[in-house]
Amino acid sequence: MEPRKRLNKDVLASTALAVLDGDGLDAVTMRRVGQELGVTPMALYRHFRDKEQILDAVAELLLAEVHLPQPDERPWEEQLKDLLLAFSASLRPHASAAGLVATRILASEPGLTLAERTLELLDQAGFEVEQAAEIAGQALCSVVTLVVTEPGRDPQADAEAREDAIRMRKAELEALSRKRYPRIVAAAGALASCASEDVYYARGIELVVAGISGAHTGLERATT
Amino acid sequence: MEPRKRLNKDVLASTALAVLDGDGLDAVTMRRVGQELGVTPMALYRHFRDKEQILDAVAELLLAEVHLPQPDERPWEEQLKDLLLAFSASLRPHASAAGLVATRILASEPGLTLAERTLELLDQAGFEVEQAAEIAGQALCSVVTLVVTEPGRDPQADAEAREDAIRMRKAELEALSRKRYPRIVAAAGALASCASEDVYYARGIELVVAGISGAHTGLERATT
DNA sequence: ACCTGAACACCGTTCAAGT
DNA sequence: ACCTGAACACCGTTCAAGT
Repeated sequence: MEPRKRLNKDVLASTALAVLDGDGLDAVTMRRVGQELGVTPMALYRHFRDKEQILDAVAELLLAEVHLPQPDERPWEEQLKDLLLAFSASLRPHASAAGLVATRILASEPGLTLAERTLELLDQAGFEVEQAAEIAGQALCSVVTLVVTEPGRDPQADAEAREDAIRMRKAELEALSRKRYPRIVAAAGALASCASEDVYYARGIELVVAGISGAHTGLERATT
Repeated sequence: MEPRKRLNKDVLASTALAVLDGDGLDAVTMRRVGQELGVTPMALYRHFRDKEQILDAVAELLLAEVHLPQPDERPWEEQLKDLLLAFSASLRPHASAAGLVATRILASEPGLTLAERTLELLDQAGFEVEQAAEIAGQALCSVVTLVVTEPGRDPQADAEAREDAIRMRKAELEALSRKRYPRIVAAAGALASCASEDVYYARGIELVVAGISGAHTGLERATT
């Protein structure tokens, strides 16, 4: 509905991201994005070959928002934890868009920079390139997955509707057969939402780094 | 195009899965699924409230295909590794559909059974329910992510087209600035495809279980 | 009970045309 | 160079109707 902005890739991508945040992925249509800018849908084709390219640009936007921590002298585990935390911090406000990133990290400059920095830390740790590549991909994608599957997440709902949905979800799980699903019933609360989102991400990333640390220990055992 | 099958949920879901495997998620439309069964699109609405429910049923189908290993006396780490491997084995032939599962594990009987079994192993390991719930979710979703982001994966391409795409992808990464992305250039091969898919999944799952093992060690230190 | 046909309000994208 | 309008071949879904 904005009247006179000169169109360019960044404005279009930000507009698409705003629609995504507000109304979800299905709401992102050429017509809707054009409308938000007070422009015909066809105007978008001057800047993007097709809709896929707009989603690519949205993913790039998220990756560009990652505030990469400066390298320092702490152990690589600590630095990697901070890197993954910074990545999660950029994705968390855009849960509906986060999934776009998983398959697009190597497709833009900021994503490549993020991946390069991750590989650098794994290289410092002593991993050889092939294994470092696999681990870096898995670690970064794990962060995306944490955001996309955050329990109780409901990106389009306001706080009240979200709480209702969580309560209902929890009640459904508690109503399951205690015989067949004793542990799911017992864990219903934790499965329906997380007590603290910050703790959820901290523990999730801790787990990823601990896994890499474990592979690293195996590696030292193998080479010494 | 099949002429006379009595419609039911399973037939519809299998048909949708076949379309997904063959032509990807975008090809799964009410019209296409109906057409594959020689039936009007509207016939599907007798069995599913909307398209979302069909995708739910496809996810359930994949989860039902998981061949859960029998509990035995080996350490929980080994049993968990086998469980996650079995899960990945069911998802791998359906890469285009795998992503549907991530947010739907707790939404069907076979998914609940998979989650319950995972929680059982984590309980054996000594985790308390809340942490077990978080870890189980993350571990199962990590397997989905491994499938969805498998390097070089291109579900709609035949073997030849796939190799071409990988070669091209690798060349693109190698053409990047060696100054700015030295490690990405060095790892181009591993980033564009995996040398062995079996090794990729084995190592990926190893990493997940090693992380859980690490959290477990911390836990023992805390309680003893 | 189960399926159909016509219709509605949408999509992405092409193409020729405007300024 | 940048945007528009009309058109095409699709969508999901509703509703009244058929058997």
